[in-house]
Amino acid sequence: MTEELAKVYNPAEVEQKWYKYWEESGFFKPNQPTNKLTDKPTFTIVIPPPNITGSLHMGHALNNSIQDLLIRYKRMQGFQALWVPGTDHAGIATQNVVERELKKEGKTKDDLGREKFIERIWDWKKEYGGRITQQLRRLGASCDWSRERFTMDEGLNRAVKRHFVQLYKEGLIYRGKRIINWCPKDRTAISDIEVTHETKKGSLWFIRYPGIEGSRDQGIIVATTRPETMLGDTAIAVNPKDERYKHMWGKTVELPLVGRHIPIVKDDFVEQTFGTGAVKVTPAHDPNDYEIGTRHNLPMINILTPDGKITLKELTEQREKDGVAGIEGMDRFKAREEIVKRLEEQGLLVKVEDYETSIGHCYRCNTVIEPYLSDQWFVKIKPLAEQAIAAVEEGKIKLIPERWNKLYLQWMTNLRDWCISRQLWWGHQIPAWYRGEEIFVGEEAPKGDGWQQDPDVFDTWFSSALWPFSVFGWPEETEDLKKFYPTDVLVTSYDIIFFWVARMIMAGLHFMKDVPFRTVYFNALVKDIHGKKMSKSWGNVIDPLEVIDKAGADALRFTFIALIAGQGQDVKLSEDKITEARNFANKIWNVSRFVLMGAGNRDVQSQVSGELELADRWILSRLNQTIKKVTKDIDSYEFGEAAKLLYDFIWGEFCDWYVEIAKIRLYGQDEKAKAAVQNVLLEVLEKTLKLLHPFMPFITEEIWSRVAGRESKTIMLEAWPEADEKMIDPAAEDEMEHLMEAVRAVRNIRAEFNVPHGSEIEVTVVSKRKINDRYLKTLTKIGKLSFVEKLDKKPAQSASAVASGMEIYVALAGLVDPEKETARLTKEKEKLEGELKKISARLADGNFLSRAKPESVENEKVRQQEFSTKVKMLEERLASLG
RNA sequence: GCGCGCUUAGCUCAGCUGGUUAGAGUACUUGCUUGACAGGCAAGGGGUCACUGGUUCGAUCCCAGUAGCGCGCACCA
Repeated sequence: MTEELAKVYNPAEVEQKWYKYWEESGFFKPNQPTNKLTDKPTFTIVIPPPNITGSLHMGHALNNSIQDLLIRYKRMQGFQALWVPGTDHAGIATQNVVERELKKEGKTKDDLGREKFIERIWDWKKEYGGRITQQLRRLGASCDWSRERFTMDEGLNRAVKRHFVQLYKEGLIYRGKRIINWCPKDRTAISDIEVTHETKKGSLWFIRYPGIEGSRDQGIIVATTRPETMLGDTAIAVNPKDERYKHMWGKTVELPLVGRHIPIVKDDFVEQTFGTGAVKVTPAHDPNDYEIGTRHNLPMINILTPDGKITLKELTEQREKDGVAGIEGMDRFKAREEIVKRLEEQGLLVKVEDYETSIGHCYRCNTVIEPYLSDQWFVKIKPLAEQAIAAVEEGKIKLIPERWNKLYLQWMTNLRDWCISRQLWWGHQIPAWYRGEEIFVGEEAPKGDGWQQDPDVFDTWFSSALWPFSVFGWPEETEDLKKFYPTDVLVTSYDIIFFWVARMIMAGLHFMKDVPFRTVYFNALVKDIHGKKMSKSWGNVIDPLEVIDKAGADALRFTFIALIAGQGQDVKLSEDKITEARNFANKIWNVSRFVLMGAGNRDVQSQVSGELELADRWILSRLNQTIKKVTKDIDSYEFGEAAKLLYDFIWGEFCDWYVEIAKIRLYGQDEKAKAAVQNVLLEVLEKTLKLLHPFMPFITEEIWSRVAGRESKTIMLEAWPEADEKMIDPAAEDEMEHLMEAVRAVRNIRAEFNVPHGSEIEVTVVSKRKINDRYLKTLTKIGKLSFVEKLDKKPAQSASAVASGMEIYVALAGLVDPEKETARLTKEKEKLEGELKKISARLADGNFLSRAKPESVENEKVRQQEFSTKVKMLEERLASLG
């Protein structure tokens, strides 16, 4: 170390340099440091693949900070640590992005045709798809990029085909005409969980369906939230127990406007108490009505086009079409208004009530979804779910925090079949072919002429479900697959527990006969400081890359990890928090600067040797306690706690106390003592840097490169520190506590009486216990310090304080106002007396004495002793003041 | 409707098997050009731990209920 460190740490100068060095040196590969395969245990994480369309947001930053923390930690512990990176092809999202691009050129995807359009997307992917992986590098993510995968890679395509074909052969996949959720904007089916429900204010329209059996009877009144679907009504349903409608059972009424005659059927589904107890039945546009329709063999009339406009194509009679002339081609919401208007004109709208109803929206584009009848592929989920439930119940997979178990199990037991076909072009095309009535399902196209492949593609999650093994080459039995499956931990945010986690578990158990990961750590969601979701339209987004530019990746990472301590559902991020972490980085930088300036010429592999004095024994004890606790906390996924511990140790103990005490010897004349303290400084710094490395990889590497010897290529492959029990020294810790108390007391007096910092004071300590006078003198700038065991006469013109087992007098000629001093000490005394009263009451309570743990009782007695001594000292002092 | 989470200093949060004078950062007040650091140092003020019961010798902590906030799930038109 020759070059002097700058006063302020500048992350921008060093971060990218180190990342490049690490990556080019191959340090991210699992077979470090020898580059040979070993028998050391593996530790594997597969990344939740970000969408290729995405750019790094705070959610990614948090999620990947945690993964990197774990991977770096395990790597240092000697595991063959592998973190597999990759990206997801994100069907709808990607297709939308490229479609938007085309739109700017005045074209649509249909102008290009399927093949050209897909080519266009691949071009786009080549250009922009790598953006997010570059951004992950900025964060410091130590992924093995040589194993990077994309969910549309050839290999992964093979895996998806195998997935589908095998499940089909096992009878777990079927095709059928069902009511699915249709997004009229994206014009594709989506699965149940891709629908988000929002409660919205709407209306409940009461409509009269007149003319029983063609008569002029007043008929029946139904209540509906969706009058426009009446064009597709094929029945009215009433509850079989509902006597009110008994006379109408089996008869027909006339569908208003349309003029079709539809039957009144009996069905248990209908609640007598809701509305009028009569329901219009539109089997093609409502899941319940579909069920009713199936039970009663009703016709199913589709009245909507794929983009949500009214079509009359399926109305059979011309007069029906005439009845609703002008509505064809109208948007569904416009049509609703129009139909209500017409009903009103004909006097068939009985009343309108305000009504709150929950409406499904596309989770991606927020369009109101339509229940829609169409041919789709489904996965029969029950048999797969059973094993997946068992795996979590039996603890083969541990969810952290544990509370997610309940949600997972609840959801898994209520699963409905999964619609996996999407009417998109971008994705894995379904390997099914049709020829007339024939269907062929296979990994390769069938032989023979006239076969047409299904134009649909799979739900993106159908391929990401395979991620933990498809990345290793499945269905090939590769070396990697054998070595790294099952993976160890999955780190993901809880909002995709169903989309992804559950499905990986099902797929892993089914195809690999083993869990895909042993632990799932759910990280929180990142919100703004008010707890609001970050979104561009709110304008409350903090861009992680800007933060990295300004404050450094380490600061961002540390912010997250320190913030997640409580494992709540959200973390609230703010610029202030980031500044705090940046300041911490700067503190680390500066204490390192101090150590290097004062001890940088010492031998590289520092050995703690020579005379260890109190502060040395204390800081080494604290260091080893910290090693122990930090290790334990990371092992139990208490990352926030571990971060806090390091923060407190470095700032609150090493910097605030040890460094100050170290200066005595460092700047002194005794060369032997100087060498001793230099060794301790280096020892603490080195171990601390190692502990800190998984949290803050860049700054620790930068400093390490200036501390460590030539034989150490990188801190990231150094061994994780192990606590040395021998160094844990309760006596030293106790003695230091004692000293600190005295120091604080003197400093307090200095501040209270405005004694200028430059002026040396005269202090008398009354104590039976030894205290390190050198430390006390230096830390409080005492000119003359005397110790006495007992004081006969209290010094006049002094301010005083009590600490455990001691009285402290600071001579302040002319500065002490007896009245003020009396007030100050009285306040202190009252505080202590209050506490003493509580303790005494406890000790006077027979129940406490007999039932509390003996050590609690003992503890209270000690405290009582301490407090009463202090109070007594204060009383004496107050008396002497008059 | 069912389920989950949260409620501790002005603000953001710790407090992980019940017992120290309930902590940190920030903000605030005061004093410091202290030979690592003003992105810093020192000192200080600030909390009936949401509310009500219960369990216990003892509750911020465990249990029940209430309220407020947030989030999931749910086919009742």
